[in-house]
Parts: sequence; structure tokens; C-alpha cells
Amino acid sequence: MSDKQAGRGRSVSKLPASGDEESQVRSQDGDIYTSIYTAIVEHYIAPGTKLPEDALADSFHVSRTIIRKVLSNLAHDGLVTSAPKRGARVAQPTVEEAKEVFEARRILEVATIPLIADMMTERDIKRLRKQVQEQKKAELAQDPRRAIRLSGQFHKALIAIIGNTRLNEFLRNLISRSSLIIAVYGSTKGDTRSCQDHDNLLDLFEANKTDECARWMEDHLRDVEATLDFGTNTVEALDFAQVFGEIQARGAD
Amino acid sequence: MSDKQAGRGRSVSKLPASGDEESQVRSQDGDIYTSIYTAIVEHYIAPGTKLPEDALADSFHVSRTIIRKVLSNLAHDGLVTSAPKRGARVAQPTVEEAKEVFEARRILEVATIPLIADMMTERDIKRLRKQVQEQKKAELAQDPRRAIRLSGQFHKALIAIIGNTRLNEFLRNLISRSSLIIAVYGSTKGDTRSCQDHDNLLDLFEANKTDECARWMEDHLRDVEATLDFGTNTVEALDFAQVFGEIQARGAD
DNA sequence: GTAAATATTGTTGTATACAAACAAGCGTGC
DNA sequence: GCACGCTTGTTTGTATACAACAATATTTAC
Repeated sequence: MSDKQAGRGRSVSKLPASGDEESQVRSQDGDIYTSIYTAIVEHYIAPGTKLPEDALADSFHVSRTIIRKVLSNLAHDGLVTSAPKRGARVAQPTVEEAKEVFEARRILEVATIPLIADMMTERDIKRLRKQVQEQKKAELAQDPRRAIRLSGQFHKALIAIIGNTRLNEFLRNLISRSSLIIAVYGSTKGDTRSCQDHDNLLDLFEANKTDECARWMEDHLRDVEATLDFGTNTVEALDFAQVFGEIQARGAD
Repeated sequence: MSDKQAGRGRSVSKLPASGDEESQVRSQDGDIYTSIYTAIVEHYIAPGTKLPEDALADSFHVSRTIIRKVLSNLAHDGLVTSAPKRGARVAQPTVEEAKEVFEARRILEVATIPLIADMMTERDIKRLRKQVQEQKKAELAQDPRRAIRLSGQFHKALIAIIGNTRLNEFLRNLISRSSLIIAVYGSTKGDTRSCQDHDNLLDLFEANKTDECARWMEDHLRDVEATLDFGTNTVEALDFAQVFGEIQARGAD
């Protein structure tokens, strides 16, 4: 697949029909992180869902020690909140947080446009085009999870052109949070337009219209934010046990 | 009984800092993080210094469990690196990392200038002026640690005007890393100029010359980066035990 | 029957114990 | 004399035990 995972990011493509490699006794640490991370970011577990250490430890056949570390990392990413003595839950971003995240994305992704335009090569364009195609396919196939993920990957791939790990990680963080925000405030309609949008951006890049690229990005992010409905937060906490059952279909013993 | 390497071993629990037997019930988690964080950022412990869990646990009179969590957080902040099975050390940023950090700062701090100018009030200016005065004083008093910290606080205070937690935390991260970078590649001279610079920026803000503010910030950060000497990395790992005594008294920002 | 107080259960925070891995010191063999 | 392997010691990774706290259920008083 994509041979160019920018930065040392953890590959998020583990979930659907996972290509089963023999990853059993290998570093259990990162795999568990990835599982829960993916489960949250791709809306397999709803915001607000409790994440008890014991249950998770049982699910993944490790001790609470490991789960604790993973949850701590996820908390640092802002995907779970952990109140001092009452455990961890999948984070429920407030409206203020949501607006902050999108404001930060606007600032970052607009400001980096000139640099991106400067360093972008033909191959980059080609790769991005292909990615947009994939996204389009996913949307036609009614696979919103995959579509959202690919949309995020597009933005990540864009900034990855600069090759700055700090920026990559910051945007990765913002995009994870965006996923969560969409889970809480997202409307179920009208997001299919973004695919067209991404194609338009590439056109502008190819035409060397950098200023218009910047304006486009600003508008695009505002559009996405505008599709959110800050009145309704659809929360339906479902049991996570079955979820991780699906995720790692192979039970250890 | 051959004498082994100094700075290791179990005899570190001699710290005067925690001679109080009663205060160890309260300050568990966050204070320890702050202590080590401050120690690193303010150059009390040199990059590359080993941070053995046992020794730290003894120093702070807690178990390795706590230390482990703290080190994990610090690793996430990029202030310590932890190789899989050979422990944690104070991070030694490479030249590439250093350049990435400063590039990220340029992008972020320049891009936010318009927003800052937009939201800045008289009181903000007054507060910032006072802070610059403090910094000037520290520099005259030959207190480079304090001067560096105040310089960082100035930049943080600037972006804090926007009131966006994401941006605040990102810049905080970049600034911590900058401190580390200065510890490794910093020249001992010529940093006193930054104080004047900060005053100049405030003048521009007051004159509503936003564009010039942006250009100023760009130049300023490039100047700071230019004072670095990427050839010499002065590493002198000193014992951290005595260090925490001095620090624990005051908290960090 | 309701509400307050108490008992019980369950979950998290911290410490400690044990096992595995790395590093180094020592000795033997060539 | 040098190199290789064994052994010892130190340090990290993981699991488990125990204690403290929160939440819930139950009992009792009015």
C-alpha cells in the first residue's frame, strides 16, 4: 500500500479485514495502543464509553500495567480523559475544544501551504490524486469510516511533504481529535463533498496558484466545521468487549 | 571493591530536598514531573544524562511505578528518550530535530501574529512589557537560566492571547525542545540581544503594524537559530541528585 | 414509603516481586 | 597476548498484591 508513511506514525490501517501477520508475542505495547486508537478514531467505540482497566486487560490478555500505559498515552493524545480516581473514558470534546481544534487546523494547514507548494513534486501530486480516488471509491461504497480515514490521511500526506516531524505529529493529533469531534457533533449527511474538494485543491497546486490554495484550505476547513451540529451530540455508549473481538479476531487462547 | 562509575548506584537517596518525612504523602505525581521537567529545561541536568528508574525512585521516595509514568510523559514531550531496554536519558536533539523545531516555531509563531494582534488589549501589552523588564533584569543579573525561561514565557504569553489550548500546548512543547537544543548547541554569548528584540516587537504591535510584526518574528527566530553552533555540542553529564534539591522549592509554569 | 446512614462491591493508585535482558568482569583456551 | 565464552550484577519489563477511594446496594429510622 502506501510506502510512504511520513514520520514514525503508527499505521492506522489495522482494522478492516486485518492482514493477519503472526503478531502475537511481539511488542504488545504498540499493538494495543493502535487497536484502541483505531477503535476510537474510527468510531468503533463512542465518546463517553468507559474504559475500565481490568476489562481491557482481560480483552488483550495482558496485565493492567500495560493497559495503564496505553491509556496514559491515549490521554496525552486527547482521545481519552481520565479523571483522577474514576477511570478513563473515551473523550467527549466540548464545543469549545472543537472550535479550538479547527482553529488550530486552519492556522497550521493554511500557513504551511506555501511551503508545501514549494516542495511538492510531480510524484506527490500523482500519489495524492490516487489517494483521492481511493477516498472517492470509499464514499461511493458507503464506507464512511474508510472515507473519513482517507480524508484525514490526505491532509496528513499534504503536510508530510514538508518533512517536518513536529508538524506531522501536531497535525496527526489535531486530526485524531477531529475524528472524535465528528463522532460527537457530526451530521450524517453532506460530508461527501470533501472528496471533490480535495481534487480541486490539487488542481490549484498544479496551476501554481498558491494564494488560492491557501484560501481554499481556509474555506475547506470552515466548511467541514460548518457541517457540524453543535446542538446534537449523539452518544450511544456500546460495549467495547465485542468491538475488540472484531478487531483482533484471533483469540489468543 | 573497585570503585565503579560515579553517579550510579543506590546512594542517591541523600537528598536534602525531601528530608521532610511528612510531605511525601502529598506531592506524588505532578510535582515529580515538574521537577524533572524543570531540571531538564533549565539545564540543571545535561542532555545525555542517564535517568535510572531506581535512583530517581529513591530520590523522590516513591516507587518505580511513579517514575515510570513520569518518564513516559517526559518522553512524550520529547525531553527524554527511552530506548526499549536500556533506560531513559535526557534527550540530545539532533541537528535535524533542531532545525525542524525552529522551522515549526517560525511557521506557528508567524502565522498566529495576525490573530494575536487582533485580540491583544492594552492590558496584554502592559503585562508583556513588565515581563520584558523582568527578563532584562535577569540578563543584567547574569542569570541566564532565568533569562531563558522568561524569554520562553514571553513567546508563550504572546500566543496565549489567542486563548487556544491546542496552540498553547504545541508551542510549549516546541519551546521546551528549544531549551534542550540551546543546551546542546547554544553558544554562550550573544543571546542578550533577544530582550531588546522583544521590546521592539511590542512597539510594532502598539503601532498596529501587523505585517512588520510577522516579519519581525520570522527574523527573530532565524536570529536565535543563527546563534546556535551546530558543530559543538557541550555535553557534561552531572549527577542529578543534588539538582532536585534546588528545584523542588518552586514550581514551573 | 422515603431518606439517611451504613455495608458491600468494584475500580483505581501504588508498591513490590519476579523474570528477562543487557552489560561487564573474569577466567580459560588457543 | 588476545579472543571467546561463561558468569555475575544491574536495570528494565510485566504481573500481582494490597490499600484507598468511589459507586452502589441495603438496612434502618422516622
